[in-house]
Amino acid sequence: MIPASETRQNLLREAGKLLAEHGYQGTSLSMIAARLGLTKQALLHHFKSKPLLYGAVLAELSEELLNVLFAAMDQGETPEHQLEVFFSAVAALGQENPDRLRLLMRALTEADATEAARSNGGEGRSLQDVLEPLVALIQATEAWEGSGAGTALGIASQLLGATCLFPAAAKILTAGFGTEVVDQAEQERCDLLHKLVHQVLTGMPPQELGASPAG
Amino acid sequence: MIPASETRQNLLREAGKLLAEHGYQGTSLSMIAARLGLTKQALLHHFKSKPLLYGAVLAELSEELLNVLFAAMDQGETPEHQLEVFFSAVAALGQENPDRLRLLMRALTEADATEAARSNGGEGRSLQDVLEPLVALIQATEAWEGSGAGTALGIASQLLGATCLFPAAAKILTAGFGTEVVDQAEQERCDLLHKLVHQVLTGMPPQELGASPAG
DNA sequence: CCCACATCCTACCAGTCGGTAAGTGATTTC
DNA sequence: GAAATCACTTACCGACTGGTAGGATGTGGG
Repeated sequence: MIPASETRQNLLREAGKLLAEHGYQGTSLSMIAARLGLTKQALLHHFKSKPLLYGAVLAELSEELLNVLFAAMDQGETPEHQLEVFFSAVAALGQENPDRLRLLMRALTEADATEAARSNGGEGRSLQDVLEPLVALIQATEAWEGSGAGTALGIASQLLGATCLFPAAAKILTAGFGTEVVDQAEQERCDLLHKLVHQVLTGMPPQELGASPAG
Repeated sequence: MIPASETRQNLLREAGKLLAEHGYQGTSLSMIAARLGLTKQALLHHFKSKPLLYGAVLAELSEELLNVLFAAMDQGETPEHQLEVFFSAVAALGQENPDRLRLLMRALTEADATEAARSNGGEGRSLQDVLEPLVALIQATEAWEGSGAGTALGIASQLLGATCLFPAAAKILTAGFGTEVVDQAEQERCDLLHKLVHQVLTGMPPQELGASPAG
């Protein structure tokens, strides 16, 4: 008899992958269960409904991102540096596991599903628990201190979008540009993103270039 | 008797809105047709299948974006300036009509649907027709000239992500942060984005700080 | 040893999906 | 003025959806 916790974890993992790839509406319960050789009813035994399953998947993702954020806040000194570390870590996370960032994009975009997951008695973390400290961290930087939460939220959206779109769109881009071009982009992605984040947060180009255009 | 062209245009418009909001899998043919008081079979009379309808919607979107890109290329002088104008125009487009940017995000993210739309004998423009000149334009800038298409594609993805995520996520952000905060973010979005694009392309802060641009 | 429980199954449900077939009434064409 | 065409309808199809009911097969405690 396979212990419930193991099956649950396996289901969460496979559900995460499939939801990232096909979205909430495009992923059926039987599709997820079949990945582990189970029936859809076995899945419903562990997660009472589809919205609750989605809620559990999002809670796991949120927890993961929150850990990355806290780790970055421990590591960096200034808020700027902490944010740079955070976005670099998220970008790196997308390198080994692009599904997670695709899932993040889905969760931010598919309002109906995310809403249903939360309203249906969701437990555990939510994406909001990640976004709020992230916005607060942006408001703590020199460039944005004193600005409203809306401004900081706008910055957060831009940086998240810059970080997550490529992994989410990689499949389509590959179909259009070919594997070689996309692979090159993937390799340089983290580096390019770090430069972007640094520039946005500090208003000056990355250190490596000796040129100092900023006044 | 309502002329076919008019009904077709109405269907495309409503389909675009619903597809932007609920995604390909989350939007049923009857849902679209019902918006105009028609039956799903009337829709299938104008568009032979769901993938073909989606293809037509994406073709219209691609045409729209391509017009924005060409207009920007006519207006700006340097490639950097042309890109700035383009992204500002796209951001502004999202202000009056956020559905279009949500749809763009969907199209870039939902690989299955976009693929099906193209393979199913799609006519007209595709997103690839927009991305290719966009990538070429980035390769024509001083900062990225000589770099490979992959690098330019990475930059394009980042800038597009920064431009489009907020409109696509606005609904969920409103649920989490409230209308006031999101409204403020929406108002400052275009301005913030312009600064980001300028910094990424030229490596220096926006002109308003008195810094002198490239020599 | 037996009972309670957990895990997973088969069988089934109403509802919806995309799509086909055939027909109706208006408009145009020859 | 008959025929063809157009826009659109009702009626229907098989496949699949999320979800329920009840049973089979194990496992652990008293």
